[in-house]
Amino acid sequence: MGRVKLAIKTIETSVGRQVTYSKRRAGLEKKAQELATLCDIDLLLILFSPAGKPSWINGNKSPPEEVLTRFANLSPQDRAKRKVEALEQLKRVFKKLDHDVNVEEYTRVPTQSIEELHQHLQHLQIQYLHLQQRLRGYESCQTLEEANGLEGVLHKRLEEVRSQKQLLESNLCMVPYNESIEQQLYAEVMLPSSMEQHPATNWETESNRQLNTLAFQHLANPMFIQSNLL
Amino acid sequence: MGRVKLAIKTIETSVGRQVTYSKRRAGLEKKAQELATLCDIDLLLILFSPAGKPSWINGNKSPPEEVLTRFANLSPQDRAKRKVEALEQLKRVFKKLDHDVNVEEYTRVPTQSIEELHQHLQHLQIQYLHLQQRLRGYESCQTLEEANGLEGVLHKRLEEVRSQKQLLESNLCMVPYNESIEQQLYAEVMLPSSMEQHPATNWETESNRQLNTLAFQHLANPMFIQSNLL
DNA sequence: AACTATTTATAAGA
DNA sequence: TTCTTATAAATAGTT
Repeated sequence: MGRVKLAIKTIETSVGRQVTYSKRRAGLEKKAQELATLCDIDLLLILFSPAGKPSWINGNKSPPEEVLTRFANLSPQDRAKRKVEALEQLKRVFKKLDHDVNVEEYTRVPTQSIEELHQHLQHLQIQYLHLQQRLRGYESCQTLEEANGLEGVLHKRLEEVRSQKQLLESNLCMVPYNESIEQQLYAEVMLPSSMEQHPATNWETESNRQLNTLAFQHLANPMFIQSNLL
Repeated sequence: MGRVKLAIKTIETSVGRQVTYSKRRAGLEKKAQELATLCDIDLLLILFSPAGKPSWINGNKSPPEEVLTRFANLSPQDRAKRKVEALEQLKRVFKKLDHDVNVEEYTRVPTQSIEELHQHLQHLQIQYLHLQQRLRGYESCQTLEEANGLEGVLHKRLEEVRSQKQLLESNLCMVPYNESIEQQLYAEVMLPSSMEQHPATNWETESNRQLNTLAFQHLANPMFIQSNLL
Protein backbone atom coordinates (compact mmCIF):
# COMPACT_ATOMS: atom_id res chain seq x y z
CA MET A 1 0.00 0.00 0.00
CA GLY A 2 2.12 2.74 -1.26
CA ARG A 3 3.37 4.15 -4.47
CA VAL A 4 5.04 0.89 -5.30
CA LYS A 5 4.94 -2.59 -4.03
CA LEU A 6 7.71 -3.09 -1.52
CA ALA A 7 9.61 -6.35 -1.47
CA ILE A 8 9.68 -7.90 1.99
CA LYS A 9 13.40 -7.96 2.56
CA THR A 10 15.51 -6.21 5.11
CA ILE A 11 15.79 -2.60 4.01
CA GLU A 12 19.35 -1.76 3.08
CA THR A 13 19.84 1.63 4.62
CA SER A 14 19.67 2.35 8.29
CA VAL A 15 17.63 5.46 7.66
CA GLY A 16 15.18 3.53 5.55
CA ARG A 17 14.70 0.95 8.27
CA GLN A 18 14.14 3.68 10.82
CA VAL A 19 11.53 5.45 8.71
CA THR A 20 9.67 2.31 7.76
CA TYR A 21 9.74 1.18 11.36
CA SER A 22 8.14 4.39 12.54
CA LYS A 23 5.38 4.19 9.99
CA ARG A 24 4.62 0.53 10.27
CA ARG A 25 4.90 0.34 14.02
CA ALA A 26 2.06 2.81 14.35
CA GLY A 27 -0.08 0.76 12.02
CA LEU A 28 0.77 -2.54 13.62
CA GLU A 29 0.16 -1.34 17.14
CA LYS A 30 -3.12 0.20 16.15
CA LYS A 31 -4.25 -3.02 14.56
CA ALA A 32 -3.12 -5.06 17.54
CA GLN A 33 -5.08 -2.82 19.87
CA GLU A 34 -8.12 -3.02 17.61
CA LEU A 35 -8.04 -6.79 17.42
CA ALA A 36 -7.73 -7.07 21.18
CA THR A 37 -10.71 -4.79 21.67
CA LEU A 38 -12.90 -6.21 18.93
CA CYS A 39 -12.45 -9.79 19.99
CA ASP A 40 -11.83 -9.28 23.69
CA ILE A 41 -8.71 -11.37 23.77
CA ASP A 42 -5.36 -11.50 25.49
CA LEU A 43 -2.66 -10.08 23.31
CA LEU A 44 0.90 -8.90 23.75
CA LEU A 45 2.99 -7.25 21.09
CA ILE A 46 6.59 -6.51 21.96
CA LEU A 47 8.76 -4.47 19.62
CA PHE A 48 12.34 -3.35 19.77
CA SER A 49 13.12 -0.53 17.35
CA PRO A 50 16.19 -0.69 15.11
CA ALA A 51 17.80 1.53 17.74
CA GLY A 52 16.82 -0.94 20.44
CA LYS A 53 14.07 1.09 22.00
CA PRO A 54 11.31 -1.11 23.37
CA SER A 55 7.59 -0.66 23.02
CA TRP A 56 4.65 -2.89 23.61
CA ILE A 57 0.93 -3.17 23.29
CA ASN A 58 -1.41 -5.38 25.22
CA GLY A 59 -5.14 -5.85 25.26
CA ASN A 60 -7.35 -4.43 27.97
CA LYS A 61 -8.04 -7.85 29.28
CA SER A 62 -4.75 -8.63 31.03
CA PRO A 63 -1.54 -6.74 31.75
CA PRO A 64 1.64 -7.73 29.88
CA GLU A 65 3.02 -9.97 32.61
CA GLU A 66 -0.14 -11.93 32.78
CA VAL A 67 -0.17 -12.59 29.05
CA LEU A 68 3.50 -13.37 29.26
CA THR A 69 2.91 -15.83 32.06
CA ARG A 70 0.08 -17.40 30.16
CA PHE A 71 2.41 -17.83 27.25
CA ALA A 72 5.22 -19.16 29.37
CA ASN A 73 2.91 -21.62 31.03
CA LEU A 74 1.61 -23.17 27.86
CA SER A 75 1.13 -26.86 28.16
CA PRO A 76 4.05 -29.10 27.34
CA GLN A 77 2.36 -30.08 24.12
CA ASP A 78 2.04 -26.51 22.96
CA ARG A 79 5.44 -25.75 24.25
CA ALA A 80 6.99 -28.61 22.38
CA LYS A 81 6.17 -26.76 19.22
CA ARG A 82 8.59 -24.10 20.20
CA LYS A 83 11.96 -24.50 18.68
CA VAL A 84 14.10 -22.74 21.17
CA GLU A 85 15.49 -24.03 24.37
CA ALA A 86 15.28 -21.82 27.37
CA LEU A 87 18.66 -22.89 28.60
CA GLU A 88 20.47 -21.83 25.48
CA GLN A 89 18.60 -18.60 25.51
CA LEU A 90 19.42 -17.80 29.11
CA LYS A 91 23.04 -18.57 28.46
CA ARG A 92 23.07 -15.89 25.82
CA VAL A 93 21.13 -13.47 27.92
CA PHE A 94 23.38 -13.67 30.86
CA LYS A 95 26.49 -14.34 28.89
CA LYS A 96 27.68 -16.89 31.31
CA LEU A 97 28.31 -20.55 30.98
CA ASP A 98 26.58 -22.98 33.20
CA HIS A 99 28.59 -25.50 35.02
CA ASP A 100 28.71 -29.18 35.38
CA VAL A 101 27.04 -29.13 38.71
CA ASN A 102 24.85 -31.90 39.85
CA VAL A 103 21.74 -29.85 39.82
CA GLU A 104 19.54 -32.62 41.08
CA GLU A 105 21.23 -32.65 44.45
CA TYR A 106 20.64 -29.02 45.02
CA THR A 107 17.10 -28.87 43.83
CA ARG A 108 15.73 -31.79 45.77
CA VAL A 109 13.95 -30.72 48.89
CA PRO A 110 11.81 -33.16 50.84
CA THR A 111 8.53 -31.44 50.13
CA GLN A 112 5.70 -33.51 48.82
CA SER A 113 2.33 -32.49 50.03
CA ILE A 114 0.31 -29.67 48.63
CA GLU A 115 0.30 -28.10 52.07
CA GLU A 116 4.07 -27.95 52.20
CA LEU A 117 4.20 -26.73 48.64
CA HIS A 118 1.79 -24.00 49.50
CA GLN A 119 3.70 -22.98 52.58
CA HIS A 120 6.92 -22.89 50.68
CA LEU A 121 5.25 -20.74 48.10
CA GLN A 122 4.00 -18.33 50.70
CA HIS A 123 7.42 -18.11 52.23
CA LEU A 124 8.91 -17.39 48.84
CA GLN A 125 6.28 -14.77 48.15
CA ILE A 126 7.26 -12.97 51.28
CA GLN A 127 10.93 -13.15 50.40
CA TYR A 128 10.11 -11.93 46.94
CA LEU A 129 8.22 -8.94 48.21
CA HIS A 130 11.04 -8.10 50.59
CA LEU A 131 13.53 -8.25 47.76
CA GLN A 132 11.25 -6.13 45.64
CA GLN A 133 11.13 -3.55 48.34
CA ARG A 134 14.88 -3.42 48.55
CA LEU A 135 15.19 -3.09 44.82
CA ARG A 136 12.60 -0.37 44.80
CA GLY A 137 15.00 1.52 47.02
CA TYR A 138 17.37 1.69 44.09
CA GLU A 139 15.06 1.74 41.12
CA SER A 140 11.60 2.94 41.77
CA CYS A 141 10.79 6.54 41.33
CA GLN A 142 7.32 7.35 40.22
CA THR A 143 7.08 10.79 41.69
CA LEU A 144 9.38 13.74 41.91
CA GLU A 145 9.88 13.26 45.63
CA GLU A 146 10.81 9.64 45.11
CA ALA A 147 13.24 10.66 42.42
CA ASN A 148 14.86 13.10 44.78
CA GLY A 149 15.06 10.47 47.48
CA LEU A 150 16.50 7.98 45.07
CA GLU A 151 19.09 10.45 43.92
CA GLY A 152 20.22 10.80 47.50
CA VAL A 153 20.34 7.05 48.09
CA LEU A 154 22.38 6.47 44.97
CA HIS A 155 24.73 9.26 45.83
CA LYS A 156 25.31 7.84 49.26
CA ARG A 157 25.78 4.34 47.88
CA LEU A 158 28.29 5.70 45.42
CA GLU A 159 30.28 7.20 48.24
CA GLU A 160 30.18 3.89 50.09
CA VAL A 161 31.41 2.01 47.07
CA ARG A 162 34.24 4.45 46.57
CA SER A 163 35.41 4.08 50.13
CA GLN A 164 35.08 0.33 49.83
CA LYS A 165 37.23 0.51 46.73
CA GLN A 166 39.94 2.16 48.77
CA LEU A 167 39.57 -0.51 51.40
CA LEU A 168 39.89 -3.20 48.77
CA GLU A 169 42.91 -1.55 47.28
CA SER A 170 44.65 -1.49 50.60
CA ASN A 171 43.68 -5.10 51.32
CA LEU A 172 44.44 -6.63 47.99
CA CYS A 173 46.31 -9.55 49.46
CA MET A 174 43.70 -10.36 52.06
CA VAL A 175 41.13 -13.10 51.80
CA PRO A 176 37.80 -11.49 50.91
CA TYR A 177 34.88 -11.89 53.25
CA ASN A 178 32.37 -14.64 52.71
CA GLU A 179 29.32 -14.47 50.53
CA SER A 180 27.04 -16.58 52.60
CA ILE A 181 24.33 -14.02 52.09
CA GLU A 182 24.00 -15.24 48.55
CA GLN A 183 23.95 -18.81 49.66
CA GLN A 184 21.17 -17.97 52.04
CA LEU A 185 19.19 -16.26 49.35
CA TYR A 186 19.71 -19.25 47.18
CA ALA A 187 18.56 -21.63 49.84
CA GLU A 188 15.40 -19.62 50.23
CA VAL A 189 14.30 -20.09 46.68
CA MET A 190 15.25 -23.60 45.92
CA LEU A 191 12.59 -26.09 45.91
CA PRO A 192 11.47 -29.62 45.70
CA SER A 193 12.16 -30.69 42.19
CA SER A 194 10.05 -33.72 42.94
CA MET A 195 9.95 -34.85 39.34
CA GLU A 196 10.12 -38.44 40.30
CA GLN A 197 7.60 -38.03 42.99
CA HIS A 198 4.87 -37.19 40.56
CA PRO A 199 5.56 -39.38 37.58
CA ALA A 200 2.04 -38.91 36.30
CA THR A 201 2.55 -35.21 35.98
CA ASN A 202 4.51 -33.73 33.17
CA TRP A 203 6.34 -31.04 35.04
CA GLU A 204 7.66 -28.01 33.29
CA THR A 205 11.12 -29.16 32.46
CA GLU A 206 12.06 -26.06 30.55
CA SER A 207 11.39 -23.78 33.43
CA ASN A 208 13.26 -26.18 35.64
CA ARG A 209 16.27 -25.82 33.45
CA GLN A 210 15.86 -22.10 33.43
CA LEU A 211 15.71 -22.09 37.16
CA ASN A 212 18.74 -24.24 37.58
CA THR A 213 20.73 -22.15 35.20
CA LEU A 214 19.80 -19.02 37.03
CA ALA A 215 20.29 -20.49 40.42
CA PHE A 216 23.77 -21.66 39.64
CA GLN A 217 24.85 -18.60 37.86
CA HIS A 218 26.69 -17.20 40.79
CA LEU A 219 28.77 -20.30 40.85
CA ALA A 220 30.45 -18.85 37.82
CA ASN A 221 31.78 -16.25 40.16
CA PRO A 222 35.16 -17.49 41.34
CA MET A 223 34.53 -15.73 44.60
CA PHE A 224 31.84 -18.19 45.43
CA ILE A 225 34.21 -21.06 45.84
CA GLN A 226 36.45 -19.04 48.09
CA SER A 227 33.66 -17.93 50.33
CA ASN A 228 32.53 -21.50 50.67
CA LEU A 229 35.82 -22.29 52.27
CA LEU A 230 35.51 -19.67 54.93
CA MET B 1 -11.46 -1.47 5.41
CA GLY B 2 -14.48 -3.30 4.37
CA ARG B 3 -17.91 -2.59 3.14
CA VAL B 4 -18.58 -0.38 6.11
CA LYS B 5 -16.52 1.24 8.78
CA LEU B 6 -16.48 -0.93 11.85
CA ALA B 7 -16.62 0.68 15.27
CA ILE B 8 -13.82 -0.50 17.54
CA LYS B 9 -15.85 -2.04 20.28
CA THR B 10 -16.03 -5.59 21.50
CA ILE B 11 -18.15 -7.46 18.99
CA GLU B 12 -21.40 -8.60 20.54
CA THR B 13 -21.78 -12.10 19.22
CA SER B 14 -19.40 -14.90 19.88
CA VAL B 15 -19.51 -15.96 16.25
CA GLY B 16 -18.72 -12.46 15.12
CA ARG B 17 -15.68 -12.30 17.39
CA GLN B 18 -14.49 -15.62 16.09
CA VAL B 19 -14.84 -14.59 12.46
CA THR B 20 -13.22 -11.23 12.91
CA TYR B 21 -10.43 -12.82 14.91
CA SER B 22 -9.67 -15.25 12.12
CA LYS B 23 -9.52 -12.56 9.51
CA ARG B 24 -7.62 -9.97 11.45
CA ARG B 25 -5.20 -12.36 13.04
CA ALA B 26 -3.94 -13.31 9.61
CA GLY B 27 -3.45 -9.69 8.68
CA LEU B 28 -1.83 -8.74 11.95
CA GLU B 29 0.58 -11.65 11.93
CA LYS B 30 1.51 -10.94 8.35
CA LYS B 31 2.22 -7.34 9.15
CA ALA B 32 4.20 -8.26 12.23
CA GLN B 33 6.32 -10.65 10.23
CA GLU B 34 6.84 -8.05 7.51
CA LEU B 35 7.90 -5.37 9.95
CA ALA B 36 10.35 -7.71 11.61
CA THR B 37 11.88 -8.61 8.27
CA LEU B 38 11.90 -5.15 6.74
CA CYS B 39 13.52 -3.51 9.73
CA ASP B 40 15.47 -6.47 11.10
CA ILE B 41 14.19 -6.09 14.63
CA ASP B 42 13.23 -8.20 17.59
CA LEU B 43 9.51 -8.68 17.76
CA LEU B 44 7.11 -10.94 19.58
CA LEU B 45 3.39 -11.06 19.04
CA ILE B 46 1.40 -13.32 21.33
CA LEU B 47 -2.27 -13.93 20.68
CA PHE B 48 -4.90 -15.96 22.44
CA SER B 49 -7.98 -16.62 20.34
CA PRO B 50 -11.45 -16.07 21.78
CA ALA B 51 -11.44 -19.81 22.35
CA GLY B 52 -8.15 -19.53 24.19
CA LYS B 53 -5.93 -21.04 21.54
CA PRO B 54 -2.47 -19.48 21.56
CA SER B 55 -0.43 -18.38 18.59
CA TRP B 56 2.64 -16.26 18.24
CA ILE B 57 4.91 -14.61 15.76
CA ASN B 58 8.47 -13.58 16.23
CA GLY B 59 11.02 -11.94 14.01
CA ASN B 60 13.88 -13.81 12.42
CA LYS B 61 16.36 -12.17 14.66
CA SER B 62 15.67 -13.79 18.00
CA PRO B 63 13.44 -16.60 19.22
CA PRO B 64 10.43 -15.86 21.42
CA GLU B 65 12.16 -16.59 24.70
CA GLU B 66 14.88 -14.19 23.96
CA VAL B 67 12.55 -11.35 23.11
CA LEU B 68 10.53 -12.23 26.13
CA THR B 69 13.54 -12.13 28.38
CA ARG B 70 14.69 -8.90 26.86
CA PHE B 71 11.29 -7.50 27.69
CA ALA B 72 11.20 -8.99 31.17
CA ASN B 73 14.59 -7.53 31.94
CA LEU B 74 13.60 -3.98 31.16
CA SER B 75 14.06 -1.91 34.22
CA PRO B 76 11.07 -0.25 35.81
CA GLN B 77 12.45 3.03 34.53
CA ASP B 78 12.41 1.87 30.95
CA ARG B 79 8.88 0.71 31.40
CA ALA B 80 7.82 3.88 33.10
CA LYS B 81 9.28 6.01 30.34
CA ARG B 82 7.47 3.96 27.77
CA LYS B 83 4.26 4.33 29.67
CA VAL B 84 4.52 8.07 29.82
CA GLU B 85 5.06 8.24 26.12
CA ALA B 86 2.40 5.70 25.35
CA LEU B 87 -0.13 7.50 27.48
CA GLU B 88 0.51 10.76 25.72
CA GLN B 89 0.30 9.14 22.35
CA LEU B 90 -2.83 7.26 23.16
CA LYS B 91 -4.39 10.43 24.43
CA ARG B 92 -3.66 12.06 21.12
CA VAL B 93 -4.78 9.13 19.05
CA PHE B 94 -7.84 8.03 20.91
CA LYS B 95 -8.56 11.22 22.76
CA LYS B 96 -9.70 9.23 25.69
CA LEU B 97 -9.07 9.67 29.34
CA ASP B 98 -7.69 6.80 31.25
CA HIS B 99 -9.95 5.04 33.59
CA ASP B 100 -9.71 3.28 36.86
CA VAL B 101 -8.51 -0.19 37.11
CA ASN B 102 -10.18 -3.06 38.80
CA VAL B 103 -7.53 -4.20 41.20
CA GLU B 104 -9.23 -7.55 41.55
CA GLU B 105 -8.43 -8.35 37.97
CA TYR B 106 -4.76 -8.08 38.62
CA THR B 107 -4.66 -10.05 41.78
CA ARG B 108 -6.43 -13.17 40.70
CA VAL B 109 -4.26 -15.92 39.39
CA PRO B 110 -5.95 -18.82 37.68
CA THR B 111 -4.13 -21.55 39.52
CA GLN B 112 -5.91 -24.45 41.06
CA SER B 113 -4.24 -27.78 40.63
CA ILE B 114 -1.00 -28.95 42.15
CA GLU B 115 0.59 -28.88 38.72
CA GLU B 116 -0.34 -25.26 38.25
CA LEU B 117 0.73 -24.49 41.78
CA HIS B 118 4.08 -26.02 41.02
CA GLN B 119 4.44 -24.10 37.80
CA HIS B 120 3.51 -20.90 39.53
CA LEU B 121 6.13 -21.61 42.13
CA GLN B 122 8.77 -22.22 39.52
CA HIS B 123 7.84 -19.05 37.75
CA LEU B 124 8.12 -17.17 40.99
CA GLN B 125 11.49 -18.74 41.69
CA ILE B 126 12.75 -17.53 38.38
CA GLN B 127 11.42 -14.07 39.04
CA TYR B 128 13.02 -14.16 42.44
CA LEU B 129 16.40 -15.06 41.05
CA HIS B 130 16.10 -12.36 38.44
CA LEU B 131 15.33 -9.85 41.14
CA GLN B 132 18.24 -11.07 43.18
CA GLN B 133 20.51 -10.63 40.24
CA ARG B 134 19.35 -7.11 39.70
CA LEU B 135 19.87 -6.30 43.33
CA ARG B 136 23.33 -7.77 43.20
CA GLY B 137 24.00 -5.22 40.49
CA TYR B 138 23.55 -2.50 43.06
CA GLU B 139 24.87 -4.07 46.18
CA SER B 140 27.47 -6.68 45.56
CA CYS B 141 31.10 -5.80 45.31
CA GLN B 142 33.63 -8.24 46.64
CA THR B 143 36.56 -7.44 44.44
CA LEU B 144 38.15 -4.33 43.11
CA GLU B 145 36.84 -5.03 39.61
CA GLU B 146 33.34 -5.47 40.94
CA ALA B 147 33.65 -2.28 42.90
CA ASN B 148 34.69 -0.48 39.77
CA GLY B 149 31.82 -1.99 37.84
CA LEU B 150 29.40 -1.07 40.58
CA GLU B 151 30.69 2.45 40.65
CA GLY B 152 29.94 2.70 36.96
CA VAL B 153 26.47 1.23 37.36
CA LEU B 154 25.59 3.59 40.16
CA HIS B 155 26.92 6.53 38.24
CA LYS B 156 24.86 5.61 35.21
CA ARG B 157 21.80 5.02 37.35
CA LEU B 158 22.28 8.41 38.95
CA GLU B 159 22.25 10.00 35.51
CA GLU B 160 19.10 8.09 34.64
CA VAL B 161 17.38 9.23 37.78
CA ARG B 162 18.33 12.81 37.09
CA SER B 163 16.93 12.66 33.59
CA GLN B 164 13.81 11.01 34.89
CA LYS B 165 13.48 13.84 37.37
CA GLN B 166 13.41 16.20 34.46
CA LEU B 167 10.84 14.04 32.75
CA LEU B 168 8.72 14.08 35.86
CA GLU B 169 9.10 17.81 36.25
CA SER B 170 7.96 18.40 32.70
CA ASN B 171 4.97 16.13 33.22
CA LEU B 172 3.88 17.47 36.53
CA CYS B 173 0.55 18.73 35.26
CA MET B 174 -0.21 15.57 33.37
CA VAL B 175 -2.33 12.78 34.64
CA PRO B 176 0.28 10.59 36.25
CA TYR B 177 1.06 7.40 34.40
CA ASN B 178 -0.11 4.16 35.79
CA GLU B 179 1.86 2.00 38.09
CA SER B 180 0.87 -1.28 36.68
CA ILE B 181 4.47 -2.33 36.98
CA GLU B 182 3.88 -2.73 40.64
CA GLN B 183 0.62 -4.39 39.94
CA GLN B 184 2.41 -6.70 37.60
CA LEU B 185 5.08 -7.51 40.10
CA TYR B 186 2.36 -8.06 42.56
CA ALA B 187 0.48 -10.30 40.18
CA GLU B 188 3.62 -12.34 39.75
CA VAL B 189 3.77 -13.16 43.41
CA MET B 190 0.16 -13.44 44.28
CA LEU B 191 -1.43 -16.71 44.29
CA PRO B 192 -4.68 -18.53 44.16
CA SER B 193 -6.25 -17.77 47.45
CA SER B 194 -7.74 -21.24 47.28
CA MET B 195 -7.95 -21.36 51.03
CA GLU B 196 -11.51 -22.52 50.84
CA GLN B 197 -10.60 -25.27 48.50
CA HIS B 198 -8.59 -27.06 51.13
CA PRO B 199 -10.60 -26.67 54.27
CA ALA B 200 -8.89 -29.65 55.84
CA THR B 201 -5.55 -27.93 55.77
CA ASN B 202 -4.50 -25.52 58.42
CA TRP B 203 -2.85 -22.92 56.26
CA GLU B 204 -0.20 -20.66 57.66
CA THR B 205 -2.39 -17.79 58.63
CA GLU B 206 0.44 -15.87 60.21
CA SER B 207 2.48 -15.81 57.02
CA ASN B 208 -0.67 -15.04 55.12
CA ARG B 209 -1.13 -11.93 57.15
CA GLN B 210 2.46 -10.97 56.61
CA LEU B 211 2.11 -11.50 52.93
CA ASN B 212 -1.02 -9.50 52.60
CA THR B 213 0.42 -6.67 54.59
CA LEU B 214 3.47 -6.56 52.38
CA ALA B 215 1.61 -7.01 49.17
CA PHE B 216 -0.86 -4.30 49.84
CA GLN B 217 1.59 -1.80 51.18
CA HIS B 218 1.93 -0.05 47.91
CA LEU B 219 -1.83 0.21 47.66
CA ALA B 220 -1.52 2.89 50.29
CA ASN B 221 0.12 4.91 47.57
CA PRO B 222 -2.57 7.15 46.06
CA MET B 223 -0.86 6.81 42.72
CA PHE B 224 -1.88 3.22 42.54
CA ILE B 225 -5.35 3.54 41.14
CA GLN B 226 -4.71 4.60 37.62
CA SER B 227 -5.24 3.73 34.05
CA ASN B 228 -5.02 0.33 32.53
CA LEU B 229 -4.96 1.63 29.01
CA LEU B 230 -1.36 0.65 28.52
C1' DA C 1 5.46 16.00 9.47
C1' DA C 2 2.18 16.13 5.42
C1' DC C 3 0.59 14.58 1.14
C1' DT C 4 -1.28 11.29 -2.23
C1' DA C 5 -1.08 7.55 -5.53
C1' DT C 6 -1.31 2.90 -4.76
C1' DT C 7 -1.43 -1.21 -2.52
C1' DT C 8 -3.40 -3.92 1.07
C1' DA C 9 -6.73 -5.39 4.48
C1' DT C 10 -11.16 -6.61 5.44
C1' DA C 11 -16.69 -6.41 6.31
C1' DA C 12 -20.38 -8.23 4.43
C1' DG C 13 -22.36 -11.32 1.52
C1' DA C 14 -22.41 -15.69 -1.12
C1' DT D 1 -14.60 -22.33 6.14
C1' DT D 2 -13.48 -20.06 1.79
C1' DC D 3 -14.24 -16.73 -2.05
C1' DT D 4 -15.60 -12.46 -3.81
C1' DT D 5 -15.85 -7.65 -3.98
C1' DA D 6 -16.82 -3.00 -2.55
C1' DT D 7 -14.75 -0.09 0.42
C1' DA D 8 -11.82 1.47 4.23
C1' DA D 9 -7.17 1.80 5.76
C1' DA D 10 -2.18 1.70 5.51
C1' DT D 11 1.78 3.24 3.55
C1' DA D 12 6.02 4.17 -0.12
C1' DG D 13 7.76 7.68 -2.15
C1' DT D 14 7.64 12.48 -2.38
C1' DT D 15 7.60 17.42 -0.64
